Order: sequence, then structure tokens, then C-alpha cells
Amino acid sequence: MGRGRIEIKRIENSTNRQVTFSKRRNGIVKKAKEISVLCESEIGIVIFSSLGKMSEYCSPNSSLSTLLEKYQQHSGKKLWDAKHEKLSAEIDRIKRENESMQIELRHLKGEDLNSLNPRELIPIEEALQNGVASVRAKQMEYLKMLKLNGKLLEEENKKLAYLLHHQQLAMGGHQNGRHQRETEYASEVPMALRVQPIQPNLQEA
Amino acid sequence: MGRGRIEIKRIENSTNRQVTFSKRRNGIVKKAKEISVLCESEIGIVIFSSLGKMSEYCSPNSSLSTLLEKYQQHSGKKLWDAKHEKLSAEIDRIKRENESMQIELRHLKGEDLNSLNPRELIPIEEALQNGVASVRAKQMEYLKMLKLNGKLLEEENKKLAYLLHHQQLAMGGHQNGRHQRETEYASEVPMALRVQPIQPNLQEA
DNA sequence: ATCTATTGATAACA
DNA sequence: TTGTTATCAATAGAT
Repeated sequence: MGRGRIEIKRIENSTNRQVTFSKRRNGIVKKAKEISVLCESEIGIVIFSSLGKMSEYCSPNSSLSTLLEKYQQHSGKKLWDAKHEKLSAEIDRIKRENESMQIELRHLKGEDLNSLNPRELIPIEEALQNGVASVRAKQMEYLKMLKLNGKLLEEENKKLAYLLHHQQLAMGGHQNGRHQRETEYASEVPMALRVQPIQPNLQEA
Repeated sequence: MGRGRIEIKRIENSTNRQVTFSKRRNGIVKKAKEISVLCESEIGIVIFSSLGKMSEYCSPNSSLSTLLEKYQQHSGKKLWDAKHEKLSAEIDRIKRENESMQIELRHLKGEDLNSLNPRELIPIEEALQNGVASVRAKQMEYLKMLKLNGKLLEEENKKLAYLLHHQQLAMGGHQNGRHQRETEYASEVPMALRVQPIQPNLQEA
């Protein structure tokens, strides 16, 4: 009912979808008001848009909670219990996940190995070796970075010392000139200081 | 929309009211289905007719309870008691525990090491080394057990071979006697076979 | 938001 | 209840 029929499938254009949502939501709420008046029925509606915005409607002289109370009585379903069971099931699921992870962790730490047969030890050993290798590789990476940094700093030190020495020889210039020379130099050399460590946490070590 | 417009007020004719209720209820549910598909929104509806008959609708991939849960969160109203909060808190707690274990596992497997600084790598390396050591120790244990078992079996083999040899020399006895000798011997020697491996899963390897 | 050409919903009837 | 149909209502697309 509009300019041309539309297929009932997800509207891909986001703006369009929002507009249609708004219009149709209003339409549904209007229909709900009408049926509640025409047929003196009680109706409650909760809608969430795709963006998570909530709208609700409840026929006059009622409220969602009272309506849901009646819903529970009529359906025999207990929303509370259903919720309760869902949460419990979720807890069970996560706990099981938890347990298997704990077992894996313990095995990797060399605990509870008696529960494993030799065949099961092999993948664990492999995982541990891989882990050690990765950790050592990372450590080497840091080491190289530190060495590089050290070298660069050393070079810079030499240059600074050289500069300082010559400056002292040429002593007698006033503050202004000296300051300028330092500034000039700084613009050429500070590579070493500018080097961003690959790992920003390096300095924490 | 029909043969002549109607005022939106209670339909006095009861039959008519029922018919209209039924038709409009279907209409609303249809609209609900459409909006949920077109706009990928979640919608839940509960209707009671004037005679107390209940109808409900909930968009696919959802249920009234989950929908109402979201309603609670958005509205701040609490439809049900805070007993669930306990369960939810439990879930959160376990999930957090879970997450930290996952991180630890990943680190032990040498993944996500970039998020660690060198100081943090050390305990991981130690844990891995301990793990490797434990696993290898366990493997050595199995190896020793296997060797021991082999030795015992070998010895027993020798004894059996010896016995067999002598039996053959003394040949001429009937079946009965031979059987008895074997039975006697079995009661003295089977130590090696009786040895229960420390690890019952040994034979699976 | 507002405007309409169209489709969709439905009141009355069967 | 279910189906048909003349009408009105909702709304898709455009502004």
C-alpha cells in the first residue's frame, strides 16, 4: 500500500528502513489503540528498532506488568522461571567451558598429567614448545630493539660530546649563539630519540 | 477501510465485536511480522479479547521473555524481582574468569604476545619451561615403566622357554599333566603380568 | 515533515 | 468460521 508494492524482506537502505520502521510502528500502535477500543480488548506491544530503540504501547487501564502477569497465568508459561532456567543454563554452559579451559591450563602448566596417557602428552608438549618458541622470539625482538636503541643513543652521545667539545674550544660566544647551534643540531640528529619502539610498552620493562 | 468507515468506539454487537477482534488481531500480527522482517526489528505483542482469550506474537529469533528482559533494561522498570540479578552477576563473574583464562591460555600458546611487555614475558616463559619439564618427566616415567615391563616380560619369557624346553625333553606325559604344570607355574611367575601400570591408560598408547 | 498514487486491510455481507 | 468485495486506511516513494 504505497507507490508500488514492496517485497516483505529486509529493507537494505538504512535510511529507508528507519523511515519505514517509524511509519509502520505508528501504524501498528494506531491499530492497537483501535482494537482495544473497538473490541474492548487489552493489548500490549514492545518493539525494538534495529538500532535498539525501544517503543512500547499498552492499552489504557492497564500496564505491561499487569498484562504480563495475565500472560503468565493464561499461558501457564512462567516468564520468571523461563528466565531463571535460561540463566542457569547459561551458567552451566560457561562453567563447563571454564572447566575445560582450567584443565587445559593445568596440563600446560604440567599439572594433573597423571590423568593423561602418553599419546595425549604429545600435543601438549608441542603446544608448550610452540609457546616457548613464541615467547623467546618476542623476547629476542625486544632485545634487538633495546640494542638498536642503545646503539643509536651511543652514536648520538658521541656527536653531542663532539659538539660540546668544539663548543668549549670556541668558548667566549654568548648564550644566544650557543643556543642556536644546539637547535640547529637537534634538527639533524634526533633520529635516535624519535625512533618509536615497535612495542609501546617497552619503557615499562 | 471496509464498506463505509466506522467510528472508533466500542462495537456494541457482541458477535460483530468478536469477528472484528479476530480479523484485526490477525491484521496486527501480520503487520508485526512485516515490520520485523522489513526493518529487522524485534516486536512482541500480547492481546486479550474482551472474553479473556489470549493471543501472543513474538518476532522470530526471540521470545517474549527475552524481549521483556530487554524491556526491563531499557525502561528501568523491573518486571520481576532482583533474584535474577544474582544469577546475572554470577554469569558476569564467570565470564570474567573465563576471559582471563582465555588470555592466559593464549599467552601460553604464544599468541597475543604483543600486548605484553618484556617483564610480563618472564613468568610466562617460566611457566612454559616448568610445563615442558613436567610433561617430559611424565613421559620419562612412562618410558621407564615400559622398559621395566619389557624387562619383566623378557625374564618371564626366558623362564617359560626354559620350562617349555624341559617339558619337551620330558615329553611323553599326557595332556592332563602338562596342563597342570603350566597352571602351577602360572601361580609362581606372573608377577610381570600382574604389575599394574601406575597409569591405567598406558595400554591405550 | 508532507503529499498522493497505490496497495493493503477490513466492514459488511454471504 | 471462512470467503468475497466495495471501501477506506496505510504507506512507499517522492518532495
